[in-house]
Amino acid sequence: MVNRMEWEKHHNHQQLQQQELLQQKRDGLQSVNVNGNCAGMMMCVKVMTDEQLETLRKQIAVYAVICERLVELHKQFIAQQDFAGARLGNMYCDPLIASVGHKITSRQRWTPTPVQLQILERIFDQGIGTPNKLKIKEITAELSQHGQISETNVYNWFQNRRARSKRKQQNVGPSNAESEVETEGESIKDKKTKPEEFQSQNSGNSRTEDLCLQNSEVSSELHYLT
Amino acid sequence: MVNRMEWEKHHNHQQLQQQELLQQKRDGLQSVNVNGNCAGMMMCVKVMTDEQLETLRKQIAVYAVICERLVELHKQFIAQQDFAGARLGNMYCDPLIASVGHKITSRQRWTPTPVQLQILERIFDQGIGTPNKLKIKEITAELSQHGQISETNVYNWFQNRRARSKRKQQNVGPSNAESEVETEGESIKDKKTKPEEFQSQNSGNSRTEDLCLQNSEVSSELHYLT
DNA sequence: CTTTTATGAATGAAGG
DNA sequence: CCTTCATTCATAAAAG
Repeated sequence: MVNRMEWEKHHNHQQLQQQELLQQKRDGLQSVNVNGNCAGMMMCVKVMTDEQLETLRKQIAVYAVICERLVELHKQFIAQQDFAGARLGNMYCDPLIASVGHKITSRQRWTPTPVQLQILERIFDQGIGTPNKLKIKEITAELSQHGQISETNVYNWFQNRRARSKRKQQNVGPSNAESEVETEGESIKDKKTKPEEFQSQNSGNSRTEDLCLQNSEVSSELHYLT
Repeated sequence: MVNRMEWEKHHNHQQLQQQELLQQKRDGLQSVNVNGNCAGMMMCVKVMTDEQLETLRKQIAVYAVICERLVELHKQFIAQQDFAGARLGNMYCDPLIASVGHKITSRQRWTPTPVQLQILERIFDQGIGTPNKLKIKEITAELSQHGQISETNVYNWFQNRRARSKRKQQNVGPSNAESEVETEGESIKDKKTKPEEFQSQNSGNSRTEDLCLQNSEVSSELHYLT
């Protein structure tokens, strides 16, 4: 388990890295024209010195490292959430925590913790849209391990989830077919800020996983570049 | 236009983006020896085509984006973890809603045109505070002649309009000049919500800021490289 | 450019 | 199940 202090430390580390990174921005690669008029032929290519090349590699590598670190941290954090989850429930506040967050904050409205939400979403995607009494009880029992929750909450959640899911579908088909004509040039920054599908079909998808890049992926990038 | 705000989830964006990122071809730069034996001299430099150069830049930019996303994620989770920032922690774990790139493709929220607003206002004043499905459709149809709009937009607009109108009314009595962001009163609006209601909210978040890596840092990198 | 405000949207809950 | 409401989040627009 990672406590808050450790987090701060990690963060500082990263801050440092970021700075380093910023300092590198100066001498990226530059285009140079080379006239190699040999045999009457003229070459015009981008040339980069070993130094520049190295700089570039460093730059990329730094990003790779940062990404790895962030992913790592995030994982730790996720793990910690299971412990912390209970604190997000309504009207419950661990006295231990109270010392940190002096405000005994409680809500009048239940808010699922990430973990709970993840589980709920998974169950929902599993298809069985029929949460009968028994099922509700089961789910509630499971979720209560990750935070304050009641059967009513679960019931409501499924009701709302279904209703809204349905409405979504409905709204997609008809009316505006104006689907995104933006067609950005850069595929990188092309972030399609608008959603386009109603609900994720992926059943195995969990918040923690879809959360993004896996370490391995980032690593591979790194390896390739270095 | 990127308007298309039905009841869709945001989490899916992220997933999509990640895939895109992962698809980035990785034919980074390669070292090529060029023998420009002109005047008896031998050159041995690294050469890269425009394409390769572009690829490299993209690669770096991709990392920048990834970092930004991760940073955003961390903010979310930090907020959730910290009780002082519980207000932010209320977030349902839907990170990176519109995180990066405010430049292009930024429109993620419908904004009524003056004409539309005027019409909406007029309808609202007409008294019929009951925008049923059919009504919504009609209105939407009419408004769509004056700009991009969806039924959801109309629906939301009326919802919000009514709610805020009501709040305003009841806010006349007390000397509270706060427009709507207060919520910390003791028992001002005890309608019938629940007997167990007691809310305390900390308006000062700002906890998120001291977090660490600033987006701006990463962003600057991105801009430089692209 | 940063802070504040106005408001579109998301969502838990209640009513029918 | 569906509709409606209340509350809160996030962001476009406005203010500083």
